[in-house]
Amino acid sequence: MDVARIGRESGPAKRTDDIGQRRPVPPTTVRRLSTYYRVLGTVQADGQPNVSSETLASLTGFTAAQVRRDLAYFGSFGKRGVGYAVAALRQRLAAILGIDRGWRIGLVGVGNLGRALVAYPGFNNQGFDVVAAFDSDASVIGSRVNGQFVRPVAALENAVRDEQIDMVIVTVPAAAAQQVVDQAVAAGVRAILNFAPTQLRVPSRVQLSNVDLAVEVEYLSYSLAG
Amino acid sequence: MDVARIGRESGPAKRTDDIGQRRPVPPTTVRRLSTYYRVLGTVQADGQPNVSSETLASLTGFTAAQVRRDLAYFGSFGKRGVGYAVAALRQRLAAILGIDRGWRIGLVGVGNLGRALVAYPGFNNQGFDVVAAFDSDASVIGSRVNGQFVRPVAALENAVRDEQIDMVIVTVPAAAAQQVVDQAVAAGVRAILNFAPTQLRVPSRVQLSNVDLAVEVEYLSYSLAG
DNA sequence: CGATGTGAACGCTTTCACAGCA
DNA sequence: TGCTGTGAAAGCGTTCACATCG
Repeated sequence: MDVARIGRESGPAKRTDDIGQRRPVPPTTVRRLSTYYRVLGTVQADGQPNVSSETLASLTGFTAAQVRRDLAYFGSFGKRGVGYAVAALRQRLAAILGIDRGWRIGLVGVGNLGRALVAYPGFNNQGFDVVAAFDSDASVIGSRVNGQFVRPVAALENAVRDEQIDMVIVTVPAAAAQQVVDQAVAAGVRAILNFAPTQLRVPSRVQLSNVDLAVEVEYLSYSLAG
Repeated sequence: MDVARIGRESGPAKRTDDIGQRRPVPPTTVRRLSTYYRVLGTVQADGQPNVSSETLASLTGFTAAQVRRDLAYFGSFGKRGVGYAVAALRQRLAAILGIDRGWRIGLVGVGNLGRALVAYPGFNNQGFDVVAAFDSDASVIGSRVNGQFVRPVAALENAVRDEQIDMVIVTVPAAAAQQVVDQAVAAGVRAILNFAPTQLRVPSRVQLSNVDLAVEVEYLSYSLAG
């Protein structure tokens, strides 16, 4: 299936767009947009000017009807008999997803997972700028990640406030996660992406997403065991 | 929300259990079982003999009705007026998820992400034994991961066949993923967990799950941009 | 003609609300 | 009495099927 999702985010998923009443966009649709954006990159690299919903379906593993429905939530970008203009659609998706804004990201926890995320295709130089990194391990502090010196976690709160950090990615051990989040929230962060396998509490004005890397392996295990 | 899921797995999610007709278990339920299993560990460490659905709800972020419905798919483990016996329920969940079987895992791609996964709580010594690791980078081959020497990717096919590897975790660059998967499939692997941001093709007898780490950040970005 | 955009039907999940049992 | 287990209802998301239009 897809990625493993866990827990509960805060805040609604509603959204209205430019003109007129727009139906509420399902969270599942938003997650698929991310994939459309990625595969459009490869289609664009191939030099194709247009794609059909059928092609996008086979490239993503979704259905053609899903593709058309998903895109139609945001307007009518397609030409009947032709398909979607690749470059224009990709640009539009970037705007919808907000990944054309250069969000300022703080990374807390610079272990293997933190470093892997920064290097993951689609993270850096893709609308997300990791502008600060923090860790509690003295042997890591002072080293560099994405060109940034790693600072002690104690510096997080002031950094979020002073350096306009929009989003914090938490890749610390579960036991340390709530404390990290409390500091980030106190300093006014707007969104948190949590990889620690623990349930975090944040005020409703802060967007929270959880990723539990164990969920998908266990899902596969269940499938095999069945 | 939860983990980012992408693409499409192969194979059905059906499952019947011991005696009698059992309703089909929703995939969403299976993914939540994973979380129940985890939080039951902390409840057990606290020495609580029983938990209510209400408590499990607040520990996971799901609703009490969801908890009861999810568990009821597999039988009646609860005592009315009391709740669920923590240790027994946890053990039962391990059996249902199949994480009490010591699946033999092969890790292909020993970069930061691969190393992070092996170290992630709930991976190793939790029903998953990483018994072999592979990489194409000569500077990594011969180093150790989880006590195993890293071997060249060319050794994958024979290893899967000769060492009864059940599942392969793919953390190689997107461009190399399909080739790795083809080898694993040819050698008879039963399940694949893919972290490369690309759509893989496998025969329907092979279980495939995809995790795209970019999906959840982009979902948060969308929420902020809204 | 060909592929989009979309009502309407369908099926899957969640939620409600309470009967039933320890 | 308290909390589970579960019919029934409600809510979402997907799929179908086709009118529509470039």
